[in-house]
Amino acid sequence: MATRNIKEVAQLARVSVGTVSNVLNRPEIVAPATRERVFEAIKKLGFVRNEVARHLRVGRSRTVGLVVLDVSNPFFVDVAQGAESVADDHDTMVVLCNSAGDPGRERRHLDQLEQQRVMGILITPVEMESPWLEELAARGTPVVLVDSPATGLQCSVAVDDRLGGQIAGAHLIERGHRRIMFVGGPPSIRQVADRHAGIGAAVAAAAGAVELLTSTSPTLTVAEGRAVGERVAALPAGERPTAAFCANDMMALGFLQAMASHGLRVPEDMAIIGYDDIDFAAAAAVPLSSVRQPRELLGRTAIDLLLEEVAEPEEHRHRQVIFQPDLVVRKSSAQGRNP
Amino acid sequence: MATRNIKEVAQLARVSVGTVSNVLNRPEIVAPATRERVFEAIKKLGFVRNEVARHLRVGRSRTVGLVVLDVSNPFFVDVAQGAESVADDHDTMVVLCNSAGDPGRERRHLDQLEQQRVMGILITPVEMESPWLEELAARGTPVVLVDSPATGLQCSVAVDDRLGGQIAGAHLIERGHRRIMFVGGPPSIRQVADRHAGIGAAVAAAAGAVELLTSTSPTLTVAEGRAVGERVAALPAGERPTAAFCANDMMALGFLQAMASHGLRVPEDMAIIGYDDIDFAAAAAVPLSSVRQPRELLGRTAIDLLLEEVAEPEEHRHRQVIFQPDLVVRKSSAQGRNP
DNA sequence: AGATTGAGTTGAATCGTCTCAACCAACCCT
DNA sequence: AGGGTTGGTTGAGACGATTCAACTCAATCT
Repeated sequence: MATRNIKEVAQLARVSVGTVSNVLNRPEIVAPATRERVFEAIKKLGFVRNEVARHLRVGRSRTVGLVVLDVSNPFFVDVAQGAESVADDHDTMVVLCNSAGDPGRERRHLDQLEQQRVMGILITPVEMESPWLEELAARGTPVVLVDSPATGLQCSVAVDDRLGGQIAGAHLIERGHRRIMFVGGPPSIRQVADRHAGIGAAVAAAAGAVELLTSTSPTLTVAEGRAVGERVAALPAGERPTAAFCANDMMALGFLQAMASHGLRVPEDMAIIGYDDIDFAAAAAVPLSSVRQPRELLGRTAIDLLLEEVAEPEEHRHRQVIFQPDLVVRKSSAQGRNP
Repeated sequence: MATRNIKEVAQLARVSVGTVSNVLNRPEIVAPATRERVFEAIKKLGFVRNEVARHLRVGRSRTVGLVVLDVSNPFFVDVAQGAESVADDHDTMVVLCNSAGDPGRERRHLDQLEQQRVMGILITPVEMESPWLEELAARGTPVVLVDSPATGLQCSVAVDDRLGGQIAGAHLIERGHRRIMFVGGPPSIRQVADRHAGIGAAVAAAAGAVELLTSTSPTLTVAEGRAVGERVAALPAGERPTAAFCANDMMALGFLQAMASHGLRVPEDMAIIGYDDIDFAAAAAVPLSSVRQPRELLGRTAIDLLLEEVAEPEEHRHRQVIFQPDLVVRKSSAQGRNP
């Protein structure tokens, strides 16, 4: 490895290391002729500044970590892209880490990021209560919770999932459905619990006229949605719900697939609503109704908060930003139960 | 920021910094009692080792960069997951960067990664010829090309895209299609060019009996696929192709959507084959036939090659690994044109 | 002439960790 | 008793860039 350092550059350009450093960081204060000589030396040697050493000295990195629950869910990819677009403008790098819903993996990623002394961390935590995260913040790494509730100890951005559930439920009830299923994931995941509570509230508002079934799965994947769908499709028509509200679009897509493979029509035999409104929702077998979240905005806002905290640690006050979801109605729930 | 360093730990534990370092790196050589004292001090102070300083001294990072063409394409996410699973076993971190098909962004990411002195870089380059990449490698950062052709100067892993195109073409021809459209992207992208050449070869083998139309788009997105689909659907039935082979699944999904919204039946009026076989392909409006690539394997192999090069830079010989794609037939191409 | 100013440049100290030769104490062997 | 061995521990350099007080040398002012 032929990595050149600042000293070699200095030698070749016949200046001191201090001057080379100045050329790199404050070119305007060094005499044009000298500056030129240094640039030439840099070019001739193929010198690339060692960001590691720089960072050690300066004490502040230009990298932020983004730890998401599931990279294979396009929702999180969009959040990441939002964050990255802002980071780009502050020549900051976003490193994307995947906890895959596993607290162990999440913990390892956080360890790594803290050891790297990143500028800050954006995270969609696996678990609601996380003393580990608080210690991390206390030790001096700013943390912003993404799509997660406020703890008061950190900044956070989130979307009102309870409201999202409520909207979806109200929509289905209004369409005449009286037997609705919530196709959920582990209730330990806050998003799932809130969306469930939301539709529960909508059902309660119907004063007993509507029945709410609930299924819980270990993961929120397409495969899991399909599995639940298979079971539901196998039920006799009388016991089967007439509508399903899925905890996210991936599950909804799987669920939809199962309906199709059992010859059940959507929305006539089964209405379906998903959550997140990922790009694939509109491209599904039957275009999927879905509760839309402002995905990129979520990411952009999160990193804005982080950058603000880093820039002014003293006067920074932790804030909670909450966005509103809205329902996108497509064919999968277009038709009423009783027209 | 109350970041503790090794010296403070040493003081509290009443040992030298060397001993603390030993506890951290080779615990077995320090006396159990001392070790205990050091661990206690670490815990009490909330000490977290500064990986930046460590790296500066040791000169070798445990991070590899993975620069992909498009994070919003699940294909690349799967490649990344493959790479990460191997990296995990070597406690190495993968940082995922998105060039989004833009040479400028790609270049900036590469600069950043080199400055960070990453252990190596896995990349799906935007452009086929890239002197920049070669200089990078020459300066000492190992590079493995992913899903990209061999240059001889680096290791590479790829899938035979030409063969993939050929298989898809042969399948459609065998099903009786005589007017086929290649729904492609910019021909400057190697994958696109190869897949096009592949289906071209299949058509040529039919000795003039089959006509091949070609559309090119600036990007390979769902939206672009839909746009092309709209145009195609608007054609009079006589001029319209009876089958489409799309450069990737995202385009195929968009194309499929356009067919549906114009009341054209798939596969009766239009057969469709996609490429990559992402998970969403099977969940599409009409389950999508697709040329499958070993996505995770691609990522795993790439990082294996990189780790090998890093472990034994001397005896390492650059290698090109090529995998074979295969066709997954689903409903979107299930029916023959002339049964 | 001597003092003052300002633009450029220098080099030593610093960041936090690792490495390695040197050292120490205790034990064993003859 | 003296020499060798073993198991632990120490502390002084690196690593590569940044910073800043000190310095040089002309040009300008009094």
